[in-house]
Amino acid sequence: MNNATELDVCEKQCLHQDRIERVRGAMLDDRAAEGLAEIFGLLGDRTRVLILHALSQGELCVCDISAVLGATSSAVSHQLRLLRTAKLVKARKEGKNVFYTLDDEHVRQLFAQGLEHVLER
Amino acid sequence: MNNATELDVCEKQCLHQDRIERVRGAMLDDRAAEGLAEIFGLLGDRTRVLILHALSQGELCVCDISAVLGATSSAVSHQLRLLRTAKLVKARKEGKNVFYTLDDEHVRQLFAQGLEHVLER
DNA sequence: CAAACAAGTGAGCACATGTTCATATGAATA
DNA sequence: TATTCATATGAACATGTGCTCACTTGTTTG
Repeated sequence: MNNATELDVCEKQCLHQDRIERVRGAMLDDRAAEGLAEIFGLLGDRTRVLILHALSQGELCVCDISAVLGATSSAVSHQLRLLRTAKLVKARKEGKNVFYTLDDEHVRQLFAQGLEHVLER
Repeated sequence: MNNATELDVCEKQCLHQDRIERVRGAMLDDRAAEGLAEIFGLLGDRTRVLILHALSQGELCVCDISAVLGATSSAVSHQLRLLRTAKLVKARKEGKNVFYTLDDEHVRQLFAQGLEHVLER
């Protein structure tokens, strides 16, 4: 009766009870799973990919980004809010402009690794 | 008239023309952007995160996975199809069972790196 | 101060996505 | 062969998501 091993252990006789127990014990806790899904989900959109890639080359303001992508600044702003909230980018205000940069080296690395994966097939 | 630098270069006088040109030149091509978004999007779902993490600990059949997650095997099967199509997992048939494993070391690395990112805040 | 402008935001809409349910397929077994 | 079971799949439905449009905010500049 230790580790939630008998709650909904399905009625099916699908074998591998040992594996199930083992994997269950090492299962990702829900916070981590949600967190991972959130980060990856944020990276999982064409527009945001392009924004992040653009920012990986240096600081840009909203207007620049929308010009580069050929998107409306409203759309870009909406996306930037998501990225900002998730701390993937950070903002610096200067007069009328707000300049964005990648928030953290992790993002850059994740991005680079994903790119490597994509290019390799 | 080289690199799509004057098509829709917005009428706004938002400055930074130099940066825009530079970033545009180095912009991710559409295939890469789509590919990246697809991979990351696939990782961007709680259920699939849990599936992949379970598989990172070894081979499991659909039934095992659904037992571990507490999800229906139908739901799991649907997700596995997506992961299989994107070559993130691969399947091995043995009798009535189909055993799944991570397809490639990249996935494991991406996953690990994402996890690191999440745990570090 | 008023006009111009960059950026942010809420509502609404079209479309994507994850789940369930019913059913199909295909292999093992009685 | 008929049944049982693991897996797969299509349709339907509910929810999530990204965009546009209209508008607001806040800053610069005429």
